[in-house]
Amino acid sequence: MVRTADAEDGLITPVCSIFRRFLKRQNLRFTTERALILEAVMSKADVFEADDLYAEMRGAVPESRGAGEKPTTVSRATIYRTLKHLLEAGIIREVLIDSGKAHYAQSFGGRPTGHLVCVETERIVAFPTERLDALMREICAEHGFEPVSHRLVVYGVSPEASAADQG
Amino acid sequence: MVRTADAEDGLITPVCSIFRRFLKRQNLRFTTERALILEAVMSKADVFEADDLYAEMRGAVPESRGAGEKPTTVSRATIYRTLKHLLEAGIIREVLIDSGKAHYAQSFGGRPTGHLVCVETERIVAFPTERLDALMREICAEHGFEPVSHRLVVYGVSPEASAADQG
DNA sequence: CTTGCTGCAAAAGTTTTGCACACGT
DNA sequence: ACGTGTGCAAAACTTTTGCAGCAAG
Repeated sequence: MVRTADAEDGLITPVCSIFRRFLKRQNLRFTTERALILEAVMSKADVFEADDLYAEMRGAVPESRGAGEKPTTVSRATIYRTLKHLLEAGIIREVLIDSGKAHYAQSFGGRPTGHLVCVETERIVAFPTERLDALMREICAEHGFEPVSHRLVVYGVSPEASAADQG
Repeated sequence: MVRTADAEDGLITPVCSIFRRFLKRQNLRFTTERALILEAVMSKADVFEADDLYAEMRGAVPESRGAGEKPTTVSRATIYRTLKHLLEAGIIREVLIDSGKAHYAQSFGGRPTGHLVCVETERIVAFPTERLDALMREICAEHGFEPVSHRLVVYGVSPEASAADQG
């Protein structure tokens, strides 16, 4: 949709500066590993988990690294540590798909998002949840709470799965 | 609270028969341990986790067990195994509060329920979500999904916490 | 240079599983 | 009796942490 940006990196460059600013503000450093993780995160269209990033980075040298000689192997520890920062920076958010494992997704400009999960294929589709705002406020008001945020996961059967069930 | 056995148990007895029927249907057995776990589950007003049940059953002999000589110590393994059956039987449901640990709540007659979580005190309030049904269907329709269920967690600041912040 | 960062490996926390024995039905 | 269930302890998994060396600013 949006063209321009700084270069053809599209999404990556702006988010990258956001992260850099965030890190600087906290006296943290923008390291090679953090850059790689951010890149891997931005390459994920949908929901991902820590181990997806780990797998993605094993061996595969991302093109944007130009003359990539860096080993491109980031330890799990660093991934977990960086995910925390990305959460704090508001670049990603946690999506509660199931307990036992953390799931994350890019937070598109902080727009509230829900996720539609196919119970058969496990395909996940994100959708905006602004239309729930009034209801959220209503629910909070009924209990005297002040709304902060919400997480919505809708389970259903995707069209592909329905089709497969038929044939 | 709880009186004797079959009669005035209020909540427990009906759920108990539901569970027994469920087990029988699957050729599974209604054991002392499963009865104890069900009792512990029904005693929880709100959201609980596996370890809550374990803690609750250590030593405390539930009154309803009459002449309780049974050790009333149920292993964690059995708790986890039984929770699976209770889920399948529809007696409890998983509540996605955070990843890394499973949270459960009684499912009141299968009525869809959301949870309001105070981000400061961690108090959790359940609320019915029927009023979201139309919206859920709408969202599913937009993506060609067939709705199955949903999970909603709303985060907010409880009245107590707000009050504490003031004073 | 100073301070924070990384990788490794060990630890921690939750949930699962193999096995020998015990118990509902 | 038969087939399940249970407890124990070990295993499996995800995530966290201590530490020695490394690197960003």
